[in-house]
Amino acid sequence: MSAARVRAICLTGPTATGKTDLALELARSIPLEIVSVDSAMVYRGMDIGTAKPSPEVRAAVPHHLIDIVDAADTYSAGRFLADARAAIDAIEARGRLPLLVGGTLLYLRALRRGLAPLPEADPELRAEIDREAELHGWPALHARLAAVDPEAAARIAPNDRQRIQRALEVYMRAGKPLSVLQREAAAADATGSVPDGDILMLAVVPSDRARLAARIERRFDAMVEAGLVGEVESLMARGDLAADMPSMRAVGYRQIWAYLERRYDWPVARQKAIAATRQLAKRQMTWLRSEPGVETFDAFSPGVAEKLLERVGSECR
RNA sequence: GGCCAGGUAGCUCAGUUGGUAGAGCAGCGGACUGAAAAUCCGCGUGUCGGUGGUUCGAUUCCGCCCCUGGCCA
Repeated sequence: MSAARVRAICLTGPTATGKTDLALELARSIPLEIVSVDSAMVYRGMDIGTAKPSPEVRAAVPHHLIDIVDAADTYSAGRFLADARAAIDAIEARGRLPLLVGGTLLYLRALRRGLAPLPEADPELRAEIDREAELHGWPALHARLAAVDPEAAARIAPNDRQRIQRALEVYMRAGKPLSVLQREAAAADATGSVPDGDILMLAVVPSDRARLAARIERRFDAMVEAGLVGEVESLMARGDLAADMPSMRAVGYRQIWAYLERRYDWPVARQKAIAATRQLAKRQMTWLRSEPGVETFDAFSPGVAEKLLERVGSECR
């Protein structure tokens, strides 16, 4: 095998479409290492609910960016960009092909388009902004943002707390509006993006939504069967985790946490967890439709693995 | 069998002093720059249980029937 025409392959798609298994199929015939693109698998102790590959699988095929942070910590798109670039470089240095696998589309976009150099999250500042919002409401903070960064405010909805908070945070920490910093970085080509064409973008998307829904339901029940409630229970028992942390907001974990706090009874928690997973898949599909340069394959057609292998193989000789 | 309460969107319900109806959830579409499995924006999808009557007009009022739950037999 001579040099690949691309530096890396990416296999993405909505949750519960079999990305992990397909990646392992590819690994059987191509010397590759997997780079997870998943904002939940980064957390240690969250195994069942994130459908993390087993230790056996990970022993057979090297996986990166899984179990790299504590559940009390906060990972981010910025850290992903740096970590993924480092992982790709390291895998290349070993003479193997990096295979990016996962459905966190923001992370993929960060990798493909880069991120402006911006201040990192500041928990204290965020707490302060939260207190202000408690007092005056998010639309008031949105108005405050409009005064210092009209451009950002124009594209952020008055109730979008997460983005209003981030934009205010950036302004206060950097002393410059978010929109200005982003424009400057793009103009200076200082975003750390991986050049177009370096990554072959492949996606598995279900042609039949009902079938995906059925798989999601079955998978949730299987996770519960495998001990998901106990997993959440022991995370809760640590005592230093809270329902509003990024890790515990993950689909499944959030609803089971509420169940353990007796805010939902079991049938409700189960239904809500399954619905939240469907909604996640839907948002991933929406994102995928607008992501340029992605070749899609029908997730549930019998020959997907072969088709993907053929497509990847054509880039590797 | 009698009495009572119900039967309205996929689900839970609101409502119409008679002019064919609206919330939440689910669903569908969209946005997305260090929390993204997050956060947010938009969209109502309906024999108003059936049937007959009164009426210009009935989901609404009346009769009968069917179904569900409760109480009494």
